[in-house]
Amino acid sequence: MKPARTRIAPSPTGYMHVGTLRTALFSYFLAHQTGGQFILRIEDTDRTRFVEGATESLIKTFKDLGIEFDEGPFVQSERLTEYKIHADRLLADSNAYYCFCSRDRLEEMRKQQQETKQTPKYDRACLKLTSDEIQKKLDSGENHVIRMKIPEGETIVKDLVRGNVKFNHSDIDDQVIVKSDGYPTYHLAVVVDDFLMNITHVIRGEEWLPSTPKHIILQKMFDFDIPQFAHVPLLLNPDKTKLSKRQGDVAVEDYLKKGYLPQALINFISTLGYNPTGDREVYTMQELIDLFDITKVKSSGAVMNIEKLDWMNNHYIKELSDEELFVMAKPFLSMEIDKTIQKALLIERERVNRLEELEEKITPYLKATSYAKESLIWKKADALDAKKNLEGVLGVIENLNDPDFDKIETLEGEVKKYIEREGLQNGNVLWPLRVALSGQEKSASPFELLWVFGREQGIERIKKAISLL
RNA sequence: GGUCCCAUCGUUUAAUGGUUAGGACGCCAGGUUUUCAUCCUGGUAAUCCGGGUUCGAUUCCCGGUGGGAUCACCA
Repeated sequence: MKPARTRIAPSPTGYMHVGTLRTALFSYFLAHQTGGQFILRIEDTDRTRFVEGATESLIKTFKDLGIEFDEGPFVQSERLTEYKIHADRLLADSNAYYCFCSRDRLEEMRKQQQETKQTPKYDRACLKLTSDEIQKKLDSGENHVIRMKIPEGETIVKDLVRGNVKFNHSDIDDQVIVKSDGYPTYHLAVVVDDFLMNITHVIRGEEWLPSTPKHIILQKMFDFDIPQFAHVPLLLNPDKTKLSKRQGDVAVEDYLKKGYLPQALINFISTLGYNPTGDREVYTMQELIDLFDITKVKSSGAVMNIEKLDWMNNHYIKELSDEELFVMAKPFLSMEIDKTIQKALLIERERVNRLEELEEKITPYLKATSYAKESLIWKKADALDAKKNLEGVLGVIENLNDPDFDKIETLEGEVKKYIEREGLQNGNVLWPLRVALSGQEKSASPFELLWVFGREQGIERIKKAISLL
């Protein structure tokens, strides 16, 4: 396969939409699979929506996700001359024309068209202007835009995920390509840039499908090569409407902030509406790249199933190496990660779906929290029994040496040996022991807790429980 | 309203002109376990509707219905 040059071209809104991540991922997979390049382009031609620092935060998020781009960022607002040259060429070839219509007139026209149930479309009033009239208006500095002149005919969009889609030019509006502030609209900028940057594959959200014929018409006017298009389906809310902030997080940064791991996010987001093999859920980045096939992307929208993301994130948290876990967990913890906390993390990783849950899980390990004495008592026993068993097991633990605390199995073995020797029930001993150590009704096993605390603190907590009884 | 896109369990996906329509998440039940989580086993649940083509349609075609996108000097 020929090397593909792909791009991700977000508008700088201050955060990365998960849909943006998905098209970025698909583009990245394709570029890497074919030995091509993945390019970042910032589409900031709408100055009214400019957000300070947005580009930097976008780049940081890509970095946090471990996604590198080969070129860029290219910034459209810094490339205005390119667009002007190309707009002038269109004008010279009569493929575009000046329009001096006021916004009021356009709005009024649109309103009328809607009332008569017509498709809102520019009526080409300014196309009737003579060149003298146009020059006069330009000389007097009248506000104007440039519109592309849609020729007659039809355009077939060859889409990698949807097949051929036909559009009749009579349904297409004479799109504004240069705004009155001199900035190009998306339609001109994207066509010019994709050409200048030798983009071979345009992968974007399906909301762009209706404007793709405009882009193809422009490419033909310029005699540019037409890239391959792939319009991927939208990500949806649980109620199947277009994913929106109102119904959950749409920003990748929000997911990162909650402690979803980059690899989980990448795996989950890229296999929404797409599955490389059909019989697996978990893929490494390398597998996603090697197996990628854009034509396998489904053409229907996909609902974000957060529960599945949670499951997948839990899977990846458990897969982290010890060191990776400590590093990843650090931003989510308010305390220093000392040896005890490290051990606690290794135990509690099993019980969290997101790293942000760690702090709460770890808290009981820090200091002996207060608890009701009743919670020490197993449902099948009484206070006396609990006290007796705690004293017994305390004896066992006091007889152990520090090295015995290195392995959970050793601790479990010793305690279980004691239970068997005394002819006791697991529950009678282990329940009080566990609560004595954790202070909680639900927690990790007493052996794990003993391992985390070590000899001294373990004994201390057990003694405290005994005194409570 | 015009144009366009889409339609398999609740969700996400797989498969095929002939299958008991498969997997995953969730949910339910059982097992392991002192508890929680994990883990293991089992279960629940789907081809939108109507025609056509065909020996046979979930699959191909047409229509309907439903959902979605778009119709800006936003991207």
